[in-house]
Amino acid sequence: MMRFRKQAEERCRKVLEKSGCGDAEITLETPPEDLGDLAFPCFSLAKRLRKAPQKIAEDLSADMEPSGLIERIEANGPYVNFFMDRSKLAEEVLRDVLEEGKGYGRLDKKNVRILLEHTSANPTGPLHVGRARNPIIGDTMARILRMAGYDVTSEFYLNDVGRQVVVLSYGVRELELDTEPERDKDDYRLVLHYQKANALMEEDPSVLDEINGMLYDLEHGNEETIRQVRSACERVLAAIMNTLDEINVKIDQFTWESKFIEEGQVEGVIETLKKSPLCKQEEEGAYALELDSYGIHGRDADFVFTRKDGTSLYTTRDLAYHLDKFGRCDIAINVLGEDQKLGQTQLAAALDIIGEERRPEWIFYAFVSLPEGRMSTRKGQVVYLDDLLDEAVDRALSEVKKRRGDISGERMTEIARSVGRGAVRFNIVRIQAEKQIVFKWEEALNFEGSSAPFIQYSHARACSILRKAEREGLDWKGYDPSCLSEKQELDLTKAIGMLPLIVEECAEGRKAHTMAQYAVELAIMFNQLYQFVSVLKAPERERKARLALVEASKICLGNVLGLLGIDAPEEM
RNA sequence: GGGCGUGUGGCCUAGUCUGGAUAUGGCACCGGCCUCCUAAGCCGGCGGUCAGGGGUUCGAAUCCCCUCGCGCCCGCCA
Repeated sequence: MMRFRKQAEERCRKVLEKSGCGDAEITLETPPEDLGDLAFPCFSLAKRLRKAPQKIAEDLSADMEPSGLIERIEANGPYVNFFMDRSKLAEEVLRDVLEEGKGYGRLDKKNVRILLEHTSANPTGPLHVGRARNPIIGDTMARILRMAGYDVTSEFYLNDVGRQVVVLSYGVRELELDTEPERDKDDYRLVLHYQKANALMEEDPSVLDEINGMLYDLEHGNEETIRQVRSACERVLAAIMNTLDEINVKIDQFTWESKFIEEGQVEGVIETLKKSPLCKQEEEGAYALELDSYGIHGRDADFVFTRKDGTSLYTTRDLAYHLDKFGRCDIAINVLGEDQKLGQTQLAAALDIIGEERRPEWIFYAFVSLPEGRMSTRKGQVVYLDDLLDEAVDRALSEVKKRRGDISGERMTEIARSVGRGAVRFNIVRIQAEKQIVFKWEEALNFEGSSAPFIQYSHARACSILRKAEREGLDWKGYDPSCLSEKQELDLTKAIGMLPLIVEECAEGRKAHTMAQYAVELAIMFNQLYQFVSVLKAPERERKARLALVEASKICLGNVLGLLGIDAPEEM
């Protein structure tokens, strides 16, 4: 597909040069069905050539010779339409896919290091569905970027410094639980300590004092406090990682926020910022930067970077973290909730003030809410990711039981886990990041149409055909791609051929949802083939070619599921 | 109040950056398809003032301006 596009561009370029428009921009688009595979619109040339676009299209197309992957070039109204040589395409696509296997879709190595920060949840309690958008988008992007040839490191930035974790640590040390945790897991257990400590802190000033004292100790290197806080955080983190593991989210590295205080980078940042002419000291003693000149206005313009006691604030430490990041990568990408936008704008301004030229990139996502409103642990208005996963796996298990009486209970459970967990991931990643999601159980547990099970099912069907073929001693060796001529065969081949282009598009646009979109398209194409074309019962030549196409479909579907972090079971 | 984002059939959603042919797909609903490779599937049908108004353009869901709805932010919290 990439080659086809390049060849079409070349044709246009050549002809345009002849007519004195060599510098014109060539944008090729996808025409409606049956009008071709790529189209060159001639509107923009109308003025320069002082001719009707229809006439231009005719003249240009008359001047182009089809060759390579281009079978036909036709003018249609104001467009020059390019038709692919479908059988040559089939030949190339099948050869590539069957040769490359799991590597199909992989782009050339770029030798560019990307540090992708995602998840970075506060280790104070269990992950809820709202927060789950971060690891899912982040992990999917990590997979896509790797496929696109980048060297990717995913990183979880852990807050073990702020007030929240001190409250957690205080609660764990001082308070006995009077209620049972919802699950026998440290994130559910410790969040109760955290909540109890929070409540106590509000009614008892001496507790608040003690917590403030711990916060001060923490920032000033008191080893015992640091140890206590870290240990509480680690327990919650381990439980969170347990949940993330359930949805195939892999984290390469953890960076603890306290590191930048201990090693002095935060102090360095503060000293540098204080020297800036934009720095001022507030009445109470805290330091701030006036960022009006950075396009930040009104109440947002003051970026306070120390407390009155001189201790650092979140964004100040984030600044030190970013300087550290830049030393370890070529591109830093942060996956963050949209509530972080202002802070990150201030961070970018502060980087400039420090004299750092580099900036991180951001993928911001909107929050997931419930039909009754914003998720809130306090109001009990939450859906925990663990509960959603359990529900999805249960639902999948009852579906498997309904249709598969022939396999062991163990195998059923295995399939149900893959299906249920995949459904959850897909349901969240399918939607554009900046769009808000209202979580609805019936949507999250939808196993039809645009869903993970739909895609997994296509993959399982392909596997099933290949399994039967093997059992009957049939294979695709010596297949002849030129006998693929049915519409379903050619459309599917084209869809498979798109994968490298989709990988590039998703990687460069930092868009994970486009991959989900593509997965659905691919599955639809395969299901149509399955419906209309018989493989095993076809005459030998057709059978071999179709088996090769089914094998390629299986590989492509499997690779796409892999990019989405969704299991690809061989049977369902 | 200010800033950022978002608004597409009853519901969810793609396309918006980079304007182009008949606006993508799903759910729900209606009607068909399992003696044949898994019906978590396939085929057909119904359903649209692309939030509203103005502008730019040969051409606007897409760009610009205004208005409205929704979300997020505007802590010496993280």
